[in-house]
Amino acid sequence: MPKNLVIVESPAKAKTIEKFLGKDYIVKSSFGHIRDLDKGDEAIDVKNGFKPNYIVSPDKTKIVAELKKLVKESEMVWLASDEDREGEAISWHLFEVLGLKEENTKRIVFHEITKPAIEKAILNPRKIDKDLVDAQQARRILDRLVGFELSPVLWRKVKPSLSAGRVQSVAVRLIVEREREVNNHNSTFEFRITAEFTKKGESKIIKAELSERFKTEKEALSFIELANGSNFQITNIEVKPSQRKAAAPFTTSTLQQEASRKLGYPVAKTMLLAQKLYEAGHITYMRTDSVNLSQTAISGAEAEIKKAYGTQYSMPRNYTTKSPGAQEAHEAIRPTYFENHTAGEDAQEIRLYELIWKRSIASQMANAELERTIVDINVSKANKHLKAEGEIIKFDGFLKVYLEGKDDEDDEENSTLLPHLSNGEVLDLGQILAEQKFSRAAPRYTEASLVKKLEELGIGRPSTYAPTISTIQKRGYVLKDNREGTPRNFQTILLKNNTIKAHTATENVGAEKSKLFPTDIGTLVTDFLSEHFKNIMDYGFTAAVEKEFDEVAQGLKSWVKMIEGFYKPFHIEVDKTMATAERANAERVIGTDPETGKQITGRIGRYGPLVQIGDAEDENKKFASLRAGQTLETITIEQALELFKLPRLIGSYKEEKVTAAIGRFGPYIKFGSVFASIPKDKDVFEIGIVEAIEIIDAKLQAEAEKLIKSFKEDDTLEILKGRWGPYIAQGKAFYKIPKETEVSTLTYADVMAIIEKAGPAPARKAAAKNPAPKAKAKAKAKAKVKKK
DNA sequence: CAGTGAGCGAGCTTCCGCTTGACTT
Repeated sequence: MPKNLVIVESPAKAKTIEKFLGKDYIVKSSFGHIRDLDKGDEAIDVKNGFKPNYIVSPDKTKIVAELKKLVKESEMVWLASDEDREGEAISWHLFEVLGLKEENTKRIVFHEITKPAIEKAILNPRKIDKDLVDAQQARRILDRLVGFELSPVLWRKVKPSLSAGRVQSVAVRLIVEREREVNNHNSTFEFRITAEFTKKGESKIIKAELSERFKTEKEALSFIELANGSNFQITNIEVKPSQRKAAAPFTTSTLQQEASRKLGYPVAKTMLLAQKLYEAGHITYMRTDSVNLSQTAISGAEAEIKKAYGTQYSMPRNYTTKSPGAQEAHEAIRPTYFENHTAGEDAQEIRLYELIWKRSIASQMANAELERTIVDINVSKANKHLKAEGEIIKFDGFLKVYLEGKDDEDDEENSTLLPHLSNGEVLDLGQILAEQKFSRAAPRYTEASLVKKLEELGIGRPSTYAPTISTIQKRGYVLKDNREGTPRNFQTILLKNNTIKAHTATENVGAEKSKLFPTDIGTLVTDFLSEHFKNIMDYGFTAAVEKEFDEVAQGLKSWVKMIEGFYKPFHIEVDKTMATAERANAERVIGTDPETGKQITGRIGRYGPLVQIGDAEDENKKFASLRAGQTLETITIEQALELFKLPRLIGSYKEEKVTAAIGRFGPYIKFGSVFASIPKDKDVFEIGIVEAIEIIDAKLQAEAEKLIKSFKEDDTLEILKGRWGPYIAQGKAFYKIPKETEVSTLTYADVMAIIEKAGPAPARKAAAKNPAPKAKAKAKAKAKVKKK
């Protein structure tokens, strides 16, 4: 039995390190944190110095038992969790839970998984840094207090099951405020002048632009009129050398952004694929905030670049991390072996690997050398000059493999090559175009651009970016959605062949793809929290508490004092809000019903946003739900009135009425007792009887095909066809059928055997029967008494 | 599973960060 037990956080890391250390060491993983605050409200004894009650997480009991056994058999335990706040706390919890002794416990750290780094770490052990652990406890406790005191306020004042937290609430706020910016944006316009020239006797087009923009069509026209009949002489040529530098290697955040821009992956997808590449040993750890590369990596990249591209392309260097709150426990994300230009199991993994490979290699490549040429072309009669810009690449450097993407798509690259031109030369005019250009609102966030913003604010960590984005969508605060856009006219004036023509053209405005939109509930919760808990919702709140955590980590402040300082005023606000705040339902008067003269209001009801004709006392008041994409803040009286036209009678089929309406799951058609969803490409207000019948027939057919088999022994038991193939349904419980089973020949006994083997029905919502609800209720009642 | 638009009584919901599987109607 090896004498040394090393504990790291990740099993993949454990495997690698074990190879480096040899037979005297056994390396195991803790799978992250093994202990956390207990579940309920009593996990923190607020009255007693915020004493935390930690329990071993249920899914970690097996790991802990195994580690305990190994500890007994070892002479020395090496705690090798990450060198950051969370990692230090993991080591401390291990120390406590495993009952370790100081004399045979060593704490070691390394920032990169390389043999020299591990060996060096083993030679330089230290003790657990309790100050750093305390900073983590403060972080953990503050987050729990904020989350578990704010959420119940929302349950009471807004809606049950909602949630609030230091990270998620601010993430939602960003999206809500951006949406308001977009909706309040007043589009202004200018006229932009572009021109096309040719050199005498040549056909290559030289593009030029006037740096000045005109406010009105009249001004644009008068310029064009002056241009007509002007000559176009080059009055200045400026040649400037310039350089471009490669971007730093990937962190979690930049990987998510780039994979979103270049490959179109949502952040969760990127992380899943990266995890697979990591587990297969192709890349280094994918949750990191550091752009640092190990010496091994830098020399590996150098060798590969020299071999593949030549010595002149190599430029070894390291980058420094700029993001606030970075803890730099790991390396940047990079390939483990630079000589592997490709890796991965499937097309998606391969594309992500290639992106990581290119970015990492490029970061160690030479700068690109460019030459930028700016040519002034005088418009003789207007006394203004147009500028033509050209860029040539003298030496491509890192651009040979990689160029970072941009969030702003219409940031046009006019880095074209110019023909040889000389000062004083007169050019031939092809055309001059004046175009009306409208200003654009700030862009809505994508998942990845939200991550970028959160990172800039120092909010959230590499391991939580993807889960945070999923949480705010799951809670119904935010919706990832597309918008079709609407047509808008714009004016153009074209000068060509000495004639001037004005023309009205059309462009599509406001189309969006996979952008984050706030829902009404997201907006309402943000407004409510901003009103009552201004400091928590402040974009600088995390940065401010992080500063205090740092003081705790440096031993300058006790964590209890720090938490006390935060909690006292916070808790007073919570109590005050509970006692005095009005119930929030985002009520807004939209207008009056032209038919009855009654008021039409919008608000959030039990089942979501709705519009209502008549007030609460009105006996004939009517309700209608908002449709997907509509919000209480922006709905107009016309749109609201439209909603009351449902349910709508379409016609009849087989002597039954066919109606269309919008339900909880969107627009549907009802035929007798049959409900069928209306597909997205059809409009619930427009759909006709022919299309409706098609949908009904399809639904009836699907229903008929759904039942594969039933059993006379048990009429609640059926084999049904579902989205993922056949499955067994017994009442409300569902069971998977093992693959390769010939379903049609299954007998009652076979089915019962499958159910038996599957064990008790998987715990669905209905199965939330608590074995001892009374005991729990009593405990709660007791706690309430105590508080009073 | 769908048409509603409450809330006294009863119990539940919820946070952020570290890690992987298990599992999906």
